[in-house]
Amino acid sequence: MRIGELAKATGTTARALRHYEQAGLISSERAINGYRIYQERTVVRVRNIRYLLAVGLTLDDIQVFLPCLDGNVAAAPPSERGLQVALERLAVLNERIAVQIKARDRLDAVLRQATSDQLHPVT
Amino acid sequence: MRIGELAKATGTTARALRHYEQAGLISSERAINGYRIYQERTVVRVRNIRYLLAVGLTLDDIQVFLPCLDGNVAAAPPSERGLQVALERLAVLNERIAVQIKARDRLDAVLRQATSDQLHPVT
DNA sequence: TTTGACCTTGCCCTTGGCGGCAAGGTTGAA
DNA sequence: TTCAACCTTGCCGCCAAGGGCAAGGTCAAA
Repeated sequence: MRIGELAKATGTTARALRHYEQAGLISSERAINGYRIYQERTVVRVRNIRYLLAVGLTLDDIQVFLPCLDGNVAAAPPSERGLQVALERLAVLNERIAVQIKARDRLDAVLRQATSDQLHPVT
Repeated sequence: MRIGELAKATGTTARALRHYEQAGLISSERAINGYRIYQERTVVRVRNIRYLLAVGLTLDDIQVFLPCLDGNVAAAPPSERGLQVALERLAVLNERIAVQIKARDRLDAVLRQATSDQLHPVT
C-alpha cells in the first residue's frame, strides 16, 4: 500500500507517516517511481504508535517498543527497558499533572476570592 | 534600580525582564547611557507577573491584569475582563489536566496488565 | 493529450518563555 | 590604564509533532 492509503487506514496523515519514518519507527520499500510501499502489518504498527502517543509517550520513548510494535501492544508488553521507559514516562506524567493541578487550584483560589470580594466588597 | 538588581530582587533573569518589557508588561526609564532604570514598585509588579505565570496564565493573558499588577494580585482582583480571562484559563487548565489524567490512566492500565502478564505468563 | 489525484524532497512555521551568543558601549576599581 | 562586571540591541535555538507550501515527478482515466 502507498502512503495515502496507509494514512487513511490509520487515521493520520502522510506527513505524520513520513515523520514517523524519519524518527525510525516505521520503514518502507520504494517502488520504481520512488513511492513508498508499505506492508500490511504497518497498519498495526502505526496504530500502536498512535496508541502510545495518545498514552503520553513521545516518539523517542516509542523507539524502545519497536520490537513489539507489530503485535498487540496493550496485551503484549515489551522488554524490561520498555517497561522501564513506560514507568519513567508514567512518573513524568504524574509529575506534570500534579504541577498543573496545583496551578489550577491556585487560580481557582484567586478566582474564588475575587468573586467573594465582589459579593462582599471591602468597605 | 537597574535590570540586574531587579532580576535578583525578583528571582528571575535580565533576559526574562526584557522579555516582559517587550510583551508590554513592565516599563522602564532610561539612564543617559541607555541602561534601563526601574522604579521600586516594579519589583512587586514582576513578582505578580511571576505569580500569574506560575498559576497557569500566559504573558498574553496577563496583559489584562495590567491595571492591578502593582498591588496584591491575589487579594485585589482585576476587571470583569480579567476575571473572564482567568475563568477561561481555568477551563483550559482543567481540560488539559483531564486529558493528561486519561493518558496517565491508560498508560497505567497498560503497565498493570504488562506486569500481571509477567507474574502470570500465558503458557 | 491533458487533467487531476497522487507522490517525492526540502524547508520554514507553529506555541511559549525565555537561553545564549555576538558585538559593542559604560563604569568603577585596582 | 586596563580589567571585570555591568549594560545594550539583535537574532537564532529550543522542545514536539507535525502543518503547509513550493517545485517537481508519475500515473490512470477521459
